[in-house]
Amino acid sequence: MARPYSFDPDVALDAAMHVFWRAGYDLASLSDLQSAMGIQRGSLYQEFGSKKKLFLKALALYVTKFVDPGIDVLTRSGDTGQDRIKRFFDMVPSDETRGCLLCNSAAGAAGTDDDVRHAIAEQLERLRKAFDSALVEDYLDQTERREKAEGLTQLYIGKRVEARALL
Amino acid sequence: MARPYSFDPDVALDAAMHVFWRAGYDLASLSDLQSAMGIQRGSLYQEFGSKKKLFLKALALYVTKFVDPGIDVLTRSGDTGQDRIKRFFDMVPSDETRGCLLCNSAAGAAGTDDDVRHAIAEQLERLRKAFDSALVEDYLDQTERREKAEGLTQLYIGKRVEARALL
DNA sequence: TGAATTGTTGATCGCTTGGTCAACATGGAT
DNA sequence: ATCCATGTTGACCAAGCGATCAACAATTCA
Repeated sequence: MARPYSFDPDVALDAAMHVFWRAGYDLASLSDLQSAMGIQRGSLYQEFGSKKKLFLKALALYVTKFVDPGIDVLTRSGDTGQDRIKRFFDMVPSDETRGCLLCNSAAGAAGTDDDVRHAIAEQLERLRKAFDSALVEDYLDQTERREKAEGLTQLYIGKRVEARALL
Repeated sequence: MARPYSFDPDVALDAAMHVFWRAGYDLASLSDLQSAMGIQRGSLYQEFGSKKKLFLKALALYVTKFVDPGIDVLTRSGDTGQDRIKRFFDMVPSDETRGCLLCNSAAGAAGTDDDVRHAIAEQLERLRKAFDSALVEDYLDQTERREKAEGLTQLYIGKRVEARALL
């Protein structure tokens, strides 16, 4: 019993995700967010609590939509590890000037806020493990495999960050 | 004829560089900057013009102090290209949680401002060419060499950005 | 239909931001 | 010693920020 929502929180969160993606956490103002989400400020705060909480939820949505598919490719069975790695990097868009929300946030406000930094570190660790699982055929030495997986994770980050400056 | 400076602009700029490095452009407030630089706001604006101009000068100082040495190593004659590349990556600090000011700025608000983005793109291009020059012995195919140099540049960026989130 | 509950609205809050300015301080030149 | 040019100071400004709140609207249940 009560008044029903007049907006879809999932749709609004998706809109917020794109604002954060384009502008970054700091430059994404509440005014930008509320106009993109199509809701008033009070509704935004009632539904999402604060700008930081909204960002963390937007980041989680980004992971679901854009990181998980890559991890799925890396961990998919049936192909060789090298094929999966190649397929992963083929998925990286070559013309996305916004880069990657996860990588952007690592370089940005992430360094300041512990909650955000931990969320990012957790996802980068997931990606590293996915690369690792695609290397089991090649490297018997666990340490060497881990280093190779770290390097591939770093290569991914670098590709997405560089795209923001060069394109 | 006139009153002499009471502060050393080079010292003040160095202090500003470290503030931008730690906090990023947006989170580095004028109050943070003026207290770190040890000068009042009016002096800061008389000497540097604006926050953005101050940032661009701080970025140029960062390049001089921390990017050029790496480029020197990559382009130094006498060693093999592989040795120079190895030496370059050995120079990357493993415990610098601030990452690299250049890379941070690429991922951050710098992506928004054209002046900043061009300055960053210019330096990343310098780095790529330095890698390229260290690969002349290995790859006769120019296209392949360029791609390898791009990959090494991206790997560098990724290492520095990742360090901000993980450490 | 009326009461209770919950979503929505937009004005408003205190605060910080980047930037400016007139008054003042400090030197060299005459 | 005086003048003048320039550096320094800190109060001040408008604008924008994230966040809050009381009034209002919409829906369900009794």
